[in-house]
Amino acid sequence: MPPPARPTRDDVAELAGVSTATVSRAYNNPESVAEHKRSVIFAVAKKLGYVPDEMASALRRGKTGIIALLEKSRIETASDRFLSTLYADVIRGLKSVIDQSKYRLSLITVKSIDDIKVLKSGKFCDAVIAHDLQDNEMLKAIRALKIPAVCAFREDNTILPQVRLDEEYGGKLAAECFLASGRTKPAHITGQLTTIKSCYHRHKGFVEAYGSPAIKTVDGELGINGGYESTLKLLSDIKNGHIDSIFVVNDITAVGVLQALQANGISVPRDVSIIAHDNLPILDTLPVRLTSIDISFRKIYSTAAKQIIGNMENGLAMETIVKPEIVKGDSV
Amino acid sequence: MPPPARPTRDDVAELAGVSTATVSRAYNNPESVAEHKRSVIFAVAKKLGYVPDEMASALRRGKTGIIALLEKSRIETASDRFLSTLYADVIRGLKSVIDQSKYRLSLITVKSIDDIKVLKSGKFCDAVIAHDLQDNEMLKAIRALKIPAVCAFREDNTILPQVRLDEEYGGKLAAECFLASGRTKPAHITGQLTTIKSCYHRHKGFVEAYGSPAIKTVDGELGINGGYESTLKLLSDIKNGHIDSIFVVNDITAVGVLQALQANGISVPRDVSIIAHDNLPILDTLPVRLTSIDISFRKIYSTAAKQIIGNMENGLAMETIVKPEIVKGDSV
DNA sequence: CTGTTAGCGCTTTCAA
DNA sequence: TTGAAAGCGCTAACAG
Repeated sequence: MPPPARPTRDDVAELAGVSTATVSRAYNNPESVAEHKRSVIFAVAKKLGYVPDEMASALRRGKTGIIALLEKSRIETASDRFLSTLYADVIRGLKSVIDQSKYRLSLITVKSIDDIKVLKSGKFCDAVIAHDLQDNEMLKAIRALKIPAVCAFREDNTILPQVRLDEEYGGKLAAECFLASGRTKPAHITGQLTTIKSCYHRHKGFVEAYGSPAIKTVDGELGINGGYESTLKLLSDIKNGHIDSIFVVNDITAVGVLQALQANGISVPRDVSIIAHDNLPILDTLPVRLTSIDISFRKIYSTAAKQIIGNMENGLAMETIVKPEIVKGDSV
Repeated sequence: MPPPARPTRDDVAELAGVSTATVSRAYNNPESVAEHKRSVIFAVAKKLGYVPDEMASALRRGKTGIIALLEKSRIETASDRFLSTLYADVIRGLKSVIDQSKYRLSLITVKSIDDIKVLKSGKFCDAVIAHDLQDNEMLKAIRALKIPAVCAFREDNTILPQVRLDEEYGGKLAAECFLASGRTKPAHITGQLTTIKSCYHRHKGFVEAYGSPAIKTVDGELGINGGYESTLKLLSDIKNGHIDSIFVVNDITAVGVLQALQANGISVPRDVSIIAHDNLPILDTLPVRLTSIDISFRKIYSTAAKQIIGNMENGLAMETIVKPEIVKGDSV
């Protein structure tokens, strides 16, 4: 006896005593098949180990069933290293939704506009999630595919529907947290305030929540050293009691802030409260667990997945805004 | 005029004045087509925007062209969080090779053995890379698929071909580095020495490189606190000058080691040299940049990808051992 | 080197 | 509710 060939729809149909079309319907439109036939079909399928061939149905339907995460090939940059730690969240967010659906996730690297154009004619995927694609020409090429697409983790764009973080809300959460703990003399440490939109919005949300625009803001360098230096500028005010709380635009910079405070004998949260932003794993390694605003890539990308599936099935292409959450530590 | 339908092989064949089979050959076996016809075919294809339909060829060939990264769905654990930071390297390693090939990468979550069985009959993929799958039953189910498979990042197994790290070599590198810098009184801080194989092998490699088995080893708790506590036990020996170098089994634990040394006024590397293991991003946040053994998931997974492609094309299923590299910091 | 031909396994009208 | 029939777009013998 030859090794049993992979069973096909025909085998199941014959054994179940129905037509091949009925087997197909049992899978794709169960309600249209009589209850008793359906159960026979599935029983036979199970016995035979039959599973519909994805490629054949894809060809016939003209749909691949694949959602692609599009990423640009890139040389490592500093911001890349920062993103790396969150990459697992990107994938988990996507998977949490896609695994529950009939779709599958494929990872595609695009080096050029041509790599994008090919996607549609080559039938590589039914829909696209653009991850950290900063290039407007690429976004336009994606739009030109005329397949469902969303863009996540990118500064505001008007080319593709997007899922993005409410950056102002993060600043507001920080302000509210300080206020709730009785801190009323806030400062803000940031960098590239006017050029990086997220910095701008975090600052804006923070300041607006207080209603007074005169909040002491240090617009220095981002990063550990930058945080250290910026903190030195606030030192006397902290010692005077003119500042009792600092919102730092991101965790990395906050590491430097913490180092500077420690080096100068200032205790957190006794002398000054700190709230950081991003809630990166790096916080686990600090002597004080910082309160931080979680940007939750998980949520952004699970939302993106939901949105793209909704788009494929209902045709709605909208923009979604995800609100960050505050994760409390011991620094307030 | 209706919107131009997606061009097919037939359109290209007609316009190029050749048969459809020749068009197909031009793509799949270019050498078998006369040079001049080939160029006409590609020119026409370009003009028409023709790209071969992946699904149709997959069906016809009986191959999907997809390599799947299989992961178990999991609740977050501590080791998971550790792995998370390296997940981007896993994907980059895979992509660096797969993007250069004709294959594509798909991410599949397996919740149960059944999810694995379905892979073959459903034609979801041609080959499988098992990522951090610790369950032997699952590995066996993968083997039963009889498709090319490799297993990466897992303790030694005999079920599937694997790509794994030479853990002993890491220990050896640390020893050699200490010796090269004139340090001759080593100690080792580890944990679960007998239960975790990687700990066992790192220790073994370290000790063997010295040739003397009497190296002071603290088998304490892993993690930041564990590293702190273990270091306290070595404190007097360090102060006495009986220990001039410490190899720490992983970076996280080394963070605690560093904290304990600092708290006790011991300078790195002046009083004692430190080498850690894993080379995680977390090292960037420490006051002293530690020398560390890079486990390079990137390399492990790019190797895994190469191996699986080799397996598909040449049918060789072998085991590969990847050697870690030492990344020098300022701690030796 | 090239053309003809026979499907891969499935879905979806259409008609019953 | 079901079955018959017509392909989806491509590849791989085979014969020339």
